[in-house]
Amino acid sequence: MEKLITIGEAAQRTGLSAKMIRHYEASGLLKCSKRSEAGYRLYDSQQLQLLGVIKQARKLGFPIAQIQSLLDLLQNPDRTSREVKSIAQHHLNEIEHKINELQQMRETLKQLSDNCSGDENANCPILDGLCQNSLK
Amino acid sequence: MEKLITIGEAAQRTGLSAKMIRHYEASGLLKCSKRSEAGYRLYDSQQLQLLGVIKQARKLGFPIAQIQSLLDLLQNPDRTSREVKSIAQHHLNEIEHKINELQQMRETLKQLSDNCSGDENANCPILDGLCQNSLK
DNA sequence: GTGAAGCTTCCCTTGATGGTAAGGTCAACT
DNA sequence: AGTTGACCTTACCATCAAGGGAAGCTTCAC
Repeated sequence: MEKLITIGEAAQRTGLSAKMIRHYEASGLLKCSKRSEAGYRLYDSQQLQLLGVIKQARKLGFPIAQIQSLLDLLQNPDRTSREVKSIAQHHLNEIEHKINELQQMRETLKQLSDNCSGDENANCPILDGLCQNSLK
Repeated sequence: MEKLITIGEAAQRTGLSAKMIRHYEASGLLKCSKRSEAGYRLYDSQQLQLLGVIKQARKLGFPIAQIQSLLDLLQNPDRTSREVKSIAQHHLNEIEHKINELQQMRETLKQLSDNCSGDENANCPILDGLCQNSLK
């Protein structure tokens, strides 16, 4: 007889919020196995495990759609690690792309900021930089 | 007599979309100076300039609220470069924070991915990593 | 048996952007 | 003069992950 827990306890154990657990369910990630007579969501230990996976995957920035795929693979004994790695690689590329964009911003912004005295003077290289119009 | 242009031309000249120019107006960033008899937005060259500033600032990732402040300072002769630099620094901190988060994700993900053979085998260190539950 | 805490669903907000729809306007070509 | 096509208007909906809050039901402890 499996011990079943409510959404609040599942939230505590996983570090997710009850709100988000419901949200993930609405997004199709993970239904609770059972409802109590009163309609309360009840989770068994395997589902708690899966909620933990969702938590970890979100921590790594995987979008919900990809977590969906990861959960499917996790529960599919016929999976190949190739499929899993492919998803991870794709996400890794996204992350690196975002890092590049942000680093680009940082460098430009840092240059402008470094040239700005930051004193009482109205003259400001940062504003000058923003005004340099690339108007067509 | 100032030459006035429509939103479509302003969009072309700035590289913004007409959609976003309207959105920025609705957000309180920049009203057009005039409307034609038919209700078309009309922009003068100074406003085109300001739209260019918005474009550049968005390119650097400034959120709308901060662009609002920057536009205010730009048009305020009593500004100090200290005020401008403060906004820029704040945004720079945000950017660096995001970069750090992403780099953290990248490293964790890369480690998992590097340990994964990516072949026909069902055994997968990436899934294992996601399953390592920090359940309380 | 009452009150507090926990659960339910439903709707709204964020932030920047895009899509689409329904309708008015303008200019150019026929 | 009329039609066509490009451009403009507003208004609503969607995205993505997360949270806020309301209104109402349930459970538990005292």
